[in-house]
Amino acid sequence: MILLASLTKGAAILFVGGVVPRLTDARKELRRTQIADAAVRCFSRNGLERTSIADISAESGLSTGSIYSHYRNKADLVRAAACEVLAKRADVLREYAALDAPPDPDELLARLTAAIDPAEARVGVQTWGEATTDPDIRDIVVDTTDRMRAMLHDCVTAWLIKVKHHEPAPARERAAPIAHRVMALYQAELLYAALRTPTEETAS
Amino acid sequence: MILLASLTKGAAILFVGGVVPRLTDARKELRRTQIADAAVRCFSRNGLERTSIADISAESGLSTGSIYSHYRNKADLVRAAACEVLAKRADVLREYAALDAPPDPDELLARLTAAIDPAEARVGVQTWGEATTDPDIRDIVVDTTDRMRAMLHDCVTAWLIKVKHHEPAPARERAAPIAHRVMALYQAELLYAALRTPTEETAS
DNA sequence: GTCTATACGATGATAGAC
DNA sequence: GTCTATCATCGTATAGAC
Repeated sequence: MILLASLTKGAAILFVGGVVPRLTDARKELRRTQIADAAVRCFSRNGLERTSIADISAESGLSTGSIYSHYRNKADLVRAAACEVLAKRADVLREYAALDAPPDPDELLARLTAAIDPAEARVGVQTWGEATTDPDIRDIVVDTTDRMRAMLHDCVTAWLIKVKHHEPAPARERAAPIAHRVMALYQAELLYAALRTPTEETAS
Repeated sequence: MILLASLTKGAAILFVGGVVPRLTDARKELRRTQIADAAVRCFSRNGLERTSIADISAESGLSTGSIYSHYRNKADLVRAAACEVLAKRADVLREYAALDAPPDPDELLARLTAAIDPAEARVGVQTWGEATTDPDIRDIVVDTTDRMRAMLHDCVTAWLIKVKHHEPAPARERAAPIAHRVMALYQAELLYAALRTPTEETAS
């Protein structure tokens, strides 16, 4: 780790004025996710707006100045956190979509529901609320939702073809409304998970 | 209207030190809803937290001092607004539940979806987000959701009995999962409506 | 890059006249 | 009950040392 860090610095010096200093970028990205992760934990406890930069500073162990050297402003950080949470949920789905023995829709929904992390569900729902007024967040949410629905579509289509022995063309067509419903039911489960779970008290 | 107002004041004077001055209470409640309505419009545009008391003051035409004489603080006002919006959505449902020709679940969902007001949907979704961290709001959301699900349960039960000619006892049992699904799909539609609709730009 | 200290603005809430 | 004017607090963002 320490060796890697020193190598990184060396590489950065070597590449000054040259092409992309990859390793330095990778480390910078690592810091960014470290901050974003801390932000997500704060958001999960106190919500998007009730979390101050000072809170994230305390949670991440970094100073406010350091945070602002990685993110332009708070909105930028909120966007990054929203991306992270939503993308993580999409990844869970991608896993099932690539399965060679596709589960039926009910089973698919059950697995997705079982994989919900309450803390991330809270931030996800907070993101929905923010999306109603912030165009940037809105785009992130809509895009992620569309991508997830598309993956569900692929998953259901594969199930129709491989298990129910439909022809590919009609299978894709019939899969669309089913994917829409599974997505809707999943979102509802996400909401329930976010509300059901006891939100641990903040130390304010 | 003016006559009613003067009558109200007279009644209040007559009942000073006596029993409940009903009409005065009614007028006070009217002011409260007037403020709450203005708050809902502001929330719909700018969100729960980005709306200042000054915004609500401008929207309602009342001063900040006047607002604080009707609501203890902003959190109290947010609670009132949340109650109002959620209750209004429940009322739409109650209407269909009382119908003597109960619609089938798909039709029920379609009607509920068609009755969605985008502005209120936005505040509703914002309420969900707030509910993830604010226990008071959480209770309001959960209670309202439970009541709505119960009404859906009644509605579906009535449909099973009157249209599908089930016996009452098994009908109630079979209606439960159906009501759960309709509720979930409705909430998803509410989310879509809140995100789909272009949020008009604020005048900040 | 990271820290401490701070400036500046915004906002929730109150005081006191009418 | 309603207004205007004001206070005090909090939080974002920056400056400058190391």
